[in-house]
Amino acid sequence: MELEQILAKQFGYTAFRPGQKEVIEAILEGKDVIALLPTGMGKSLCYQLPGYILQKPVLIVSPLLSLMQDQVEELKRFGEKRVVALNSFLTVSEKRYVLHFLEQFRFIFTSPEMLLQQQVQDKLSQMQLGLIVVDEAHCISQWGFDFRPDYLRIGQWFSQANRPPVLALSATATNKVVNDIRDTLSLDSPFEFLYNVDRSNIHLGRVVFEDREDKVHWIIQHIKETAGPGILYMSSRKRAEQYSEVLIQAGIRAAAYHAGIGAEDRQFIQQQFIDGELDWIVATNAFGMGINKSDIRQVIHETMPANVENYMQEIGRAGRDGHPALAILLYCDSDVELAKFVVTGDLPTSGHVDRYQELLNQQIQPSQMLKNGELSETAFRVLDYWLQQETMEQVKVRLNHLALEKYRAVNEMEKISRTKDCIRKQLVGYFGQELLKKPENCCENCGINYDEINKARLKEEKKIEMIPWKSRLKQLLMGF
DNA sequence: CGAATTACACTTAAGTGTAATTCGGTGCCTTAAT
Repeated sequence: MELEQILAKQFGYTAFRPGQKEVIEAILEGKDVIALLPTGMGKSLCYQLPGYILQKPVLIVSPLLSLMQDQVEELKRFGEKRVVALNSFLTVSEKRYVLHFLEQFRFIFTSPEMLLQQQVQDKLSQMQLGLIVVDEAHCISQWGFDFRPDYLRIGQWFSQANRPPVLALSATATNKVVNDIRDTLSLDSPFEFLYNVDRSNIHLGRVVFEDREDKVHWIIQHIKETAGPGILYMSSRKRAEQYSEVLIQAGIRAAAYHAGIGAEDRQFIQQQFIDGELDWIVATNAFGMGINKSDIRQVIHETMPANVENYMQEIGRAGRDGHPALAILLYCDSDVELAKFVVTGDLPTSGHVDRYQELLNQQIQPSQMLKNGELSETAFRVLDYWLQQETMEQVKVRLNHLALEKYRAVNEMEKISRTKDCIRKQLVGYFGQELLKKPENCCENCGINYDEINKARLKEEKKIEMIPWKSRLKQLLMGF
């Protein structure tokens, strides 16, 4: 059967989107593939469709439990029953059952941590997989080195002989990220598909402040006068809470979102935002991955993100529907030092390496450091990982290098934040691409007619307000 | 690391100067004790 026929029969689409066919063909030829496609451009089809051609299971490594759940549900909506999320949501007996019948599933979603468990490894070693997918593969680069070391360990598992082709999917396309993916997963001269990173319908605004506190008034004023839905990114949980409170006081339908909020509430807030019952999410960088909402009109950064990759991912959540959207970066000089601290604050230090060794010499479990509160759990896991790979001296150099690398990334973001040149050109350039055409209302430095954009967006907002029949129906039923 | 806030010491008692304290992101998984 032709690929197009399967596309129509299984998924009900009439044509491929850019990149999908090339990527799928390469997979079917048995090649490793790195596909960098913008979010919302049908990345998941790149492994879903091969799942119906390859006669063996497809294993998808995913960074978030919520993402796995979403994708399982999506496949079920397409009528697929042989799909499972192998993760900590399963009870012990469910997990035993799933593992026992693992080869029966067509799509198996799992986390790096779960994938590396001995029982899972044992089972997989007896199976023949058709394809391994690493979804949101930039997590290898973004999280592997200093946050979730199991993202690096999966590479060691991949390096074994007799593995099926690997498909790495991401929307973040710097050379460093691509190199980290290729090296860590030991990909064999992969086929690389890179999509244009520029998003011409997102206007890149910037406002410079002398003092961080001056931003408060600007934000309240701006959000009152312009249309959502929008995301306001903050640099800390506490400030996210404070700002959401202030916006609510000002009559805005807003909610805070960060990792300190329980999973259930987070799910609820996210759903309310998607359903249009909330206009603004005031969030840390915990918010966004896997969010499927096409009509986000604004993304505001109260503080500069810690690197350009994050900035790009975060603003990229706006305007997926192709209509005009606004990204505004609020910058002040003190943001730079704050970002530097935040991104290196939880890294282990050479002092911790010495202490680890000292405890070992005294025949004490190094994990004692956790109980004393000398080190966070994350930092300990990272330290433990590297000491398994390298000597003490190498680890010290490594940690030092990691911190410098993070500082460098902050400086790159600072450079783009402060540039007097075209912001879009700088941004696209950072991803190793050239800006072919400047859109109208390109960026702060090229000139943005805010009034025009806001008027257009407010008009659109009014149009939309006629539509939500669900809430109107609810009102009618409740008798108003 | 650094800024902002609070605590405290000092001395013709209410303000000044300095020291101490506090705060800062991202997620898997597990398991013991409620």
